[in-house]
Amino acid sequence: MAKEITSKSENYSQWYNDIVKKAGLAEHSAVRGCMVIKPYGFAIWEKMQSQLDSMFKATGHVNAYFPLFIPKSFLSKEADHVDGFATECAVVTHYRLKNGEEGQGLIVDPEARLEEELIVRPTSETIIWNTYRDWINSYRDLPVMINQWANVVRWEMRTRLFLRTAEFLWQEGHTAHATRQEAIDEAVQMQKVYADFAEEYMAMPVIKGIKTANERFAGAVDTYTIEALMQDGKALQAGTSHFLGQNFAKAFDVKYLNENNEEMHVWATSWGVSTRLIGGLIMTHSDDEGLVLPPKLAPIQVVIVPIPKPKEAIMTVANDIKARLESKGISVKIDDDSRKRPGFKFAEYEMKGVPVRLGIGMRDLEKDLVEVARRDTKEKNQVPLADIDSHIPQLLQDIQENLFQKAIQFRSDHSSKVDTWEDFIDALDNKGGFVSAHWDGTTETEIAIKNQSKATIRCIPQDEDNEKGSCILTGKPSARRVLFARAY
RNA sequence: CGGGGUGUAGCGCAGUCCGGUUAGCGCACCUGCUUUGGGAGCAGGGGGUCGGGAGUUCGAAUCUCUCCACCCCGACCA
Repeated sequence: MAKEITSKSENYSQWYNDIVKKAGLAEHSAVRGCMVIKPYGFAIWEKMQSQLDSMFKATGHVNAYFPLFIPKSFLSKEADHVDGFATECAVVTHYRLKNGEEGQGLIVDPEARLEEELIVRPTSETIIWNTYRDWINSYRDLPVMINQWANVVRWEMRTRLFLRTAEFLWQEGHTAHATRQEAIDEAVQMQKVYADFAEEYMAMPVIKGIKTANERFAGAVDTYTIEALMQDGKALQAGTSHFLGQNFAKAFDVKYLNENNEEMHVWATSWGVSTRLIGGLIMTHSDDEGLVLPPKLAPIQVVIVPIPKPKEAIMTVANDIKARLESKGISVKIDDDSRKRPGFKFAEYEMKGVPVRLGIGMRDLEKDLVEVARRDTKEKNQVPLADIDSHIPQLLQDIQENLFQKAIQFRSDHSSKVDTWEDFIDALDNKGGFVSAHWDGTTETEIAIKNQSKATIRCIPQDEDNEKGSCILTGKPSARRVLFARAY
């Protein structure tokens, strides 16, 4: 009725937008390309943040904060880096407004022009490495293992809620190391942290791989990625971890003295995930009834709906269940709004993706039963009141696992291995998903394939064998298969 | 930046082609009564610079010009 959403099959991107809006996650703001993240959407982000943050700390990182603004000259110090970001930067040129002539209203005061323009950070490598120069003198100062939670701005031509917004929230880790190997190990470690988070918490299976030269981060030597598959068959880059070599150390002159009193450039990494993960979460699990959330990231894990409406006998039981579940670390909401009818609430919490719903009515209570409904499969069961304590934690685990298994199944149903151009196009058009194929290793061929198929090389998988073959486009020798997909 | 579309109440829309009373409908909101195990019913009520500006006209949501914003599809990107 009031909250129907477009079906996935009818119009996938409309379905996606409907979910974001109707589940109360976010909405477009008055500013082009920028969104308002609403409380329920932000609650999901907070759960992601707190989990990731503890994983970062467990791997030896600490948090800090660097400025929003970057002097223009900083950005241009690393050549590849400028090329990558120059075309999408917001630039601050003035620091004051004033009242204009009659009828003009507020205008930018032309006398308040900045000596040097400031860039609103699209990423913070430059300002951070400029700072690290002063922090690092000796091998004893290394490694530096810092993360920051921040907002960044990239002036994208076309934006989509969570997936690509002009301003977005993320974390960016920036580490400095004495040796090349230590930095590589760090980059790989953080890629693993991201993969573990995606799979264990988001229930979103990912493939770990390395980006081709063409797809790698501007300024990186190697970009390690995790790639996920969405329900429309398109791939989503869910997180990246970069081995930066000595590029930024050289650009910003960051050197240390080693044990032998020799001056060396520092080795670097950077790594980040963003609010885009929320978009990935939505597109991995949700259905035509609305959002589906994995229990580990659901702001509300269990909702209790008194049926048909709150009354003392029901509320006593509901409060008791709530207290018992909360003591096990489960978040519970009792919807005691007596103005809304149960059917309305059922639909509402399905839209919001609450994993488990408990319905308690007098009819059930007479038999000491509670109705337990799970969001992922829509199953409903009568469970004895006395068993709730043990049943719910197990059920939440089952849901978490079921979502992950379903996503894995979907990915394997939508993955292909092909050896000819015809099969390649056929797989992309009819099956979507990841297509494993041979490629001759050149950027020219990669771009040609992209132009002809709209598919990009998502990654060179790290955990696959080195089967030799010939390129699907050029027929030239190929050292190994790579993973193609159409992507977000 | 190219193509398509939309701007009318908090939200979703009709009305615009072919100008004409007081601009309408659904949801939401307020009041009351009846309801209440899958999105309640009835009655009453409040809420509008019709995206902005200029023009044509006795008269403009409607026609003309112009500007703006947003959405969708592409190219670019996390």
